[in-house]
Amino acid sequence: MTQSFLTEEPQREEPTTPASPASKPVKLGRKRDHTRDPAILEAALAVLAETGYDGMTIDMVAARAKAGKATLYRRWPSKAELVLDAVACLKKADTDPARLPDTGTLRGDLTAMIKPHTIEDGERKLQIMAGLMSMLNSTPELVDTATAAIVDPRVAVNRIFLRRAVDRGEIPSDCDLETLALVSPSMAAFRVLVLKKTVDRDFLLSLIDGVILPAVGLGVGPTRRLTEDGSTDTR
Amino acid sequence: MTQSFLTEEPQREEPTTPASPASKPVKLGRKRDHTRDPAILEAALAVLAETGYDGMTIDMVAARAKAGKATLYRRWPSKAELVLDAVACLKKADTDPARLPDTGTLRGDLTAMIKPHTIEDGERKLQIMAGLMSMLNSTPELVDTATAAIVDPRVAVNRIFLRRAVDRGEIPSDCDLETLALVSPSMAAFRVLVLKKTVDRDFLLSLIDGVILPAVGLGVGPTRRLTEDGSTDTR
DNA sequence: TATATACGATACTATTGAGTTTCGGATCTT
DNA sequence: AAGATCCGAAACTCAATAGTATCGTATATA
Repeated sequence: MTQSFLTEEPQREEPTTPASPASKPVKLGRKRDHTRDPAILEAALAVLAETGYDGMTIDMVAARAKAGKATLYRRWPSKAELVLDAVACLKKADTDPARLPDTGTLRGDLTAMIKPHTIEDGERKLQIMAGLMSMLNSTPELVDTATAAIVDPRVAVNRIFLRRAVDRGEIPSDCDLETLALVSPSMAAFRVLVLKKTVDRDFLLSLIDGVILPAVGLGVGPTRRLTEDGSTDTR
Repeated sequence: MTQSFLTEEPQREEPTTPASPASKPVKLGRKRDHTRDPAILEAALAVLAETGYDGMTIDMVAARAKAGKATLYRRWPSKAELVLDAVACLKKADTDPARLPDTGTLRGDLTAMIKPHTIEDGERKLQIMAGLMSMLNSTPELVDTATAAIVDPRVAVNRIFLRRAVDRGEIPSDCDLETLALVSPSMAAFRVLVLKKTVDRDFLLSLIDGVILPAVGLGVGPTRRLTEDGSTDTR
């Protein structure tokens, strides 16, 4: 089970034709309304982000989705599977190189990703990740699922920007691109998950100008430098 | 309540002198055996690291410490307070500059910290941190406690090494030392908490040689890019 | 229209675990 | 010695919740 819309058995090929001589278990009665799946999964993610996996109850999710508890259990066999499916169905950030910013400089590309919407989306996903933490040990496959949905896309974007910079000769080709692409996702996650601070523009700029760009040999331009002791927070 | 040994009311100043005319509540009977506190806190940390806060039960801790459940509740009012105290009493890594390696180079200092014992200790603390994750939202003060016990010492060590390198002129003084000191603690934590991978020597070296040193203008190893690149550099 | 199934709501069952109490025995003060 | 308090062990209370079952209603097939 990976995608919620595929949790049911594959559609009967011709549900309208009854003319089957042999064993053809045609479904009778009201059909399951799969148009509600996204709302339920969305509710699960919201509760997950707010209360964490252990604090989350099925009743909370059902109430938030305005659905009955039994409906949830008709579609997912357990709380764990529901959460797993919700994470798997999380819409990934766009990593299509064609739709990514391409400003001609590494710094331009990296800072172009600092947009309110992007920051909000990232924060929300990290809150979801925080809610998943207690589940990661008991559900090993969740590590891959969550990584694929939340971490990998961010890393992929950074990798693209770095590779472009190498290709255009802006930075040397012997940089450790893989490790560098992990820097900001790791440090942003750490900041949200452990430090419980927000990931704001200043923090992201301090990563770009204080770590990434210097590490590829691009000293920071005329401006920049974060005031001692980190950026604004608010926890 | 911060240190386990201080959880009890401050010692009666003269418990042996009964000659008090007014209200002097002298304690009678068997004394609480505080020599067992460390074993109990140690058991709590072990269970915490293994099962996480939600999976951890008081009975597990009592059993592991070979103590009675009631004994634990005589000393700590709740599961949460026990855990909080256990984390607060975690022995911090040594950050005394006098006992830190001082090899004369930044890379020497940083790699000198890569020792089996140091790695093991760090891994254990990160497992404890992982176990605390689900508690961080409901217990805000735990953020500071855990940060002080687990994160801050590591950051402090890196800060010392970086500052030394500045002082000896090895690296420029306008580096963002605060952000750089956070890199390896953040990325190691992320690797353990989210990726569920181990923090091994290779990973730590890739942080040092792929991120930290390049970011302060020290290409890795004896040879490195900037020299043959023509222009002096640009750092 | 008759039948089968999904729906939301709600009651129910069974388990788990935090925190309390009780007990026989040990250790302290006086 | 006597009384108070600690100890580990184990029984107990009580609230929360995952998962199931039931109900009246809505919607599908035949």
